Amino acid sequence: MSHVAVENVHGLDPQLAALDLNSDLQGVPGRRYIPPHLRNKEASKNDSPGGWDNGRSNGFVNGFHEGRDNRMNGGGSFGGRGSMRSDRGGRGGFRGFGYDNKDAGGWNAQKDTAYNSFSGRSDRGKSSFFSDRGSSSRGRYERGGFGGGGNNRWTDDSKNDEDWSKPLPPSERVEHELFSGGNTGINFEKYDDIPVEATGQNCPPHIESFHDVDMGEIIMGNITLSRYTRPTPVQKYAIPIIKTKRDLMACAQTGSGKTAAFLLPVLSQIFTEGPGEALQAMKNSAQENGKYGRRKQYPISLVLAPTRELALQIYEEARKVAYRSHVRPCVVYGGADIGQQIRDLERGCHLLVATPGRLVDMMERGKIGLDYCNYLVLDEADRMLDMGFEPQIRRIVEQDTMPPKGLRQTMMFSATFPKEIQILARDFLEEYIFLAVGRVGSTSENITQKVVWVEENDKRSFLLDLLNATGKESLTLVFVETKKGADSLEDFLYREGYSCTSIHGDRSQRDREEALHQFRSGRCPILVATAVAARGLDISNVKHVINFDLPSDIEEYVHRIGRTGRVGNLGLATSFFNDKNGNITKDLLDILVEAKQEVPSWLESLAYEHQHKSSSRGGRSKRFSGGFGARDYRQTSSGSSGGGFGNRGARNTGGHGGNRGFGGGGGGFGNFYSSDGYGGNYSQVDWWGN
DNA sequence: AAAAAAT
Repeated sequence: MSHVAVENVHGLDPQLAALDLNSDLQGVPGRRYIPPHLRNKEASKNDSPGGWDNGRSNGFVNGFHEGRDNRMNGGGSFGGRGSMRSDRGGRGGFRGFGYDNKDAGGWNAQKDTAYNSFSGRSDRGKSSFFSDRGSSSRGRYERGGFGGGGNNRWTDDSKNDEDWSKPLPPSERVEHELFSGGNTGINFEKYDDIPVEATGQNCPPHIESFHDVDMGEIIMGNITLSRYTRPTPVQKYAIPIIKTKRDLMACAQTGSGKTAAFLLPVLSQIFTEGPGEALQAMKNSAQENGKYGRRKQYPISLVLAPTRELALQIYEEARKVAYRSHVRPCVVYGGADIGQQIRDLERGCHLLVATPGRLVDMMERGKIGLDYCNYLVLDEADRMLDMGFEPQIRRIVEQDTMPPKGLRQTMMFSATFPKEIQILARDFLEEYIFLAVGRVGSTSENITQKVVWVEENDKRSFLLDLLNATGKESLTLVFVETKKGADSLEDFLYREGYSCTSIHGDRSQRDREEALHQFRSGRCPILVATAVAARGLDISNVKHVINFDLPSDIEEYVHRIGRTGRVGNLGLATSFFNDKNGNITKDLLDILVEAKQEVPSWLESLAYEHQHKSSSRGGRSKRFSGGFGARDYRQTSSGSSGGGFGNRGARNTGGHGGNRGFGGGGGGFGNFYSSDGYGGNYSQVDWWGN
């Protein structure tokens, strides 16, 4: 299967029309509070008709937030969005690599000079296509009237600041610290089989090489140091999309090279554009405090992640990409000393990686201001909702000082695309491009999935058999359902003489990081884990994932087995199944069939029984009664009707001709919607009815 | 019947 880009002329409009949200937020502009730093934009925004969040009528009592919303509300008709796009130069023009530089801003000339320094050393002579790329900018930077309103970014002061596009001197020590970790063996051939589909208006063409897009000297240097040779499929698509300042909704997992897919282009943009307003804000903040660099930090880019480990992992990656640049990455997450994190922030923070809870804390302590956060990334968005972070996320994105969508650039990543995520995408993204990256794991044949019937009492001895059959040095990840279960199983294995460790939410942050390190390094090749390790963690070389306890949720299953068979390598996943796992039977069967795996006959008949027994499964009606009901928010792909990705979500909802296949290939997209066809597991009540 | 995440 090759990569397929679908130019979707009709784009999202059918989807938007279906939202039917033209309700009650029209008008009453006078009553909305507009924060000072956004007031200037008001005028230049007036020619922008229609947002698509017109009718967000619920729960946002914060006038701050509503004020912003209202600005997006001008005309209210979706049809007008075209002009909104066109006043934002650079969005439509990528296709031919021909940017019309309509910007008249004085800073462009200066920036162009800096930018051209790349072209001398740029490969393939492509740089001439891109030499003015850096001058096309997003949002606030190019709205004509904005700079004149006394809110001038490029004051004389900042003009004289160092050029952020130029690399700082190298440091052998730092270089060694950052890049000495070995590159994990990636099977690039398998990699290229991962299908990718892009939908959305004016989607830029994907790249085949890192040199196909000019990301600047610093980035290219760090790509080399990181030993990235070719972009992964997600990167091929996401990098040009992000470089053209488009919002992005990408369905992809961490193992697909997702982190670099957003870090490279985002940092490239920051290097090109410089600190902008954030620098001045920082200085003002510092003046208030009498000391430069102290007090509140105004990161230019924010990355939100669901777990501490993932946040840390992204941060480590960011340090590599930011090496020799002016950008200082920071990370904040719970469970660690906040004082230390604050001191680290105060040394400067341009890119912040955070878990939502700790970030809210930092914001409330006045340590972080998001006023100039031009790049927002939500990583593992489905996971964050799953963990109940939605209020914090909305608090951060919508109810504070972050620039509204359209002015900032927003990128969302999610392994699945249930309706809760679609709603979040609708609220946070503007004119986004939807990227569907085939699962490296479950639905491709990279992972051999075995399901074996094991009674509860036999699990331990069965596990020992499996471990003995596995090579001593290959990494095995054993999932259990409870923290207590993790402790006792680790204890058991330890007593049986295995080098193992465990990770779960009750262990201290230190222990968790230590355990992960021991596992990664191979010192403890067996890791017993709860759900904390299921998603996002990029542990390469895991040969075998064992579901000692199956999860009750198929998405969780998919994430777990996705820890093996990473980026093209072969992997094995073994799941212990017994009569306690009835609830996952049908979904598991679907997954196995989809991934062309062997299906035990007992599983098939069980699924059949279960379906009959539970045709009106208790929770079902309750789970899906509220909200948007069964309405289908799928990303319609009118250009590829029939076998297209777009019809995915519709299957089983009746009448839409839902088609499971993605061009008949093996590495399908089926799991972006839950396999029950109802659009996801992010329901109003969970399995336990909480 | 659970795990995770701010303190």
